[in-house]
Amino acid sequence: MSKRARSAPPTSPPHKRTAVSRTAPKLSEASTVTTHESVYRGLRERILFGGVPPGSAITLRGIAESMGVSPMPIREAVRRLIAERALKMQDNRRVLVPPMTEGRFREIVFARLALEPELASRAMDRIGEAEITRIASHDRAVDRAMVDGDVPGYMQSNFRFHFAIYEQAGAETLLALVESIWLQFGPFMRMAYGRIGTSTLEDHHQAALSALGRRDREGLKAAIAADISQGMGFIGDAVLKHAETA
Amino acid sequence: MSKRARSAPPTSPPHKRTAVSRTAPKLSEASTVTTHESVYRGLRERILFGGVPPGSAITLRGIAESMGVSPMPIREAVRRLIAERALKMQDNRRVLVPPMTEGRFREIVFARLALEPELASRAMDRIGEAEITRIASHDRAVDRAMVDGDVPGYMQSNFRFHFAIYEQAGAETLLALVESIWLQFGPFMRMAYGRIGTSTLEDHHQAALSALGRRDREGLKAAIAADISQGMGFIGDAVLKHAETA
DNA sequence: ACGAAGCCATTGTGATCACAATGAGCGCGC
DNA sequence: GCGCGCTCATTGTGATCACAATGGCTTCGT
Repeated sequence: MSKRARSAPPTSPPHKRTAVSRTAPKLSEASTVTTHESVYRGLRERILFGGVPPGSAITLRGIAESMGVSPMPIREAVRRLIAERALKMQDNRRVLVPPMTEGRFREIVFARLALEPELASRAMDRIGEAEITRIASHDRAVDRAMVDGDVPGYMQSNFRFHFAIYEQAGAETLLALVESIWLQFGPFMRMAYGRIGTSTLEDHHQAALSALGRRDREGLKAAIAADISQGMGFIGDAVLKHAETA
Repeated sequence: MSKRARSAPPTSPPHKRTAVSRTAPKLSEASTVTTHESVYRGLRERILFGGVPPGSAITLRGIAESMGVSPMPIREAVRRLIAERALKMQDNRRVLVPPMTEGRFREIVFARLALEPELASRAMDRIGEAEITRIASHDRAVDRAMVDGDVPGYMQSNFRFHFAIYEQAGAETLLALVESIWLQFGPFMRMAYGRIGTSTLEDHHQAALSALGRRDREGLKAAIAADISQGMGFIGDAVLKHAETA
């Protein structure tokens, strides 16, 4: 008997064990899909690919209801995204996608330039031809989305292109830092492309791929750096110069 | 009237509202001490200053009991530390301080060298004489702990010295990246000093302070970089070369 | 005596409830 | 008619319970 006299809940099963969580026994091999992890991944992609505009607020119960789970796993997923600076909790206890400022944007550009060329350089030492081919296909997807004006598709393919390279570096710690950075400018990036469109975009992906193919380390690092500088310069000009950040 | 017939819990107050949390109305100015935040800060300091050795495991209920709260706020604090890579959850669902590997250590050194000199450089543009004096006092505390062989005290003062500088940069995003990095090598650093002691240590704090005072940007960046290279080299040699990482 | 199988304590996960605080909506008073 | 105050819905926070899974320990069988 527990310390609390419980009055035997007459109707309604108290716990439902939640549809999706413990059902799959062992489908493929590594399915550790705790509910909060799948929630995390869903929110993360929405943020990363521009699904949520900067400044927009989210509520635990709101997401919980829209996903059909209790607020509990949402809490943990949101807490994690806050720790990764993808979300921000203000003093009101309101959770929102943090608005961008010019200073923060410059910090992000610096960090990208400091870390991503190194990641690419390390990837070059371990990458195989098969991977390069796969990365080239990501680049073609980028081009396709660009001419179609498909902004979410462009952002997704662009992310895949970069991280397909970076993941080859086998540098989990640096990769985590860079992922956190991308999470922070994702919503802002979407905002810029939403205003300007993708038609005027150009990138340095081809130069990076070709340098990767001929194992030209300095060329690769320069191409990545140029891609960052040019892309981020474009985004910064598009948004920061013309209007407020919210 | 809520939607659920509530049976008026007869005895024993079901919730205690936890001692410390909502009591302080507005002591100083910014007291947003949710329980999980104070738990987070406590754990964070323990990790940062070498209170927990690499590889040691922690349990939610264990910490909860030792802190006199329910496992709930612990869960959020731990989740946050996991997101910051200070803790790691392995597939067993066991939470532990991640062990160091040589590769990860090299990533950390690279990231520190890439980010911290920049932070110091930015700090130089905004720092005042009063702050420099305060930072110099941190350095004296470092020296004191060093001759006393007080390893936790050394680590704490060393942290304070570096971050007192970095905080002046007004670069929250970069600062957060660097904090995450320090959280990752804190336990490992402690391990090295525990083996070797602090008596043979030397740092480049004086050079950094003097460069800061005469606004010598390149000298400051070089001093910070030298401090990192030398200190981390020492730590790496002390541990990685002589024994396994656990 | 050694091995394996089963039992049980412990751990993280999720749901539900209770509560304080923020904030918006409404009504009353001047 | 306009402004101020109150009320209540909504939000995040914390506690407690229920549950599945991992792991260690005991115990039975050979």
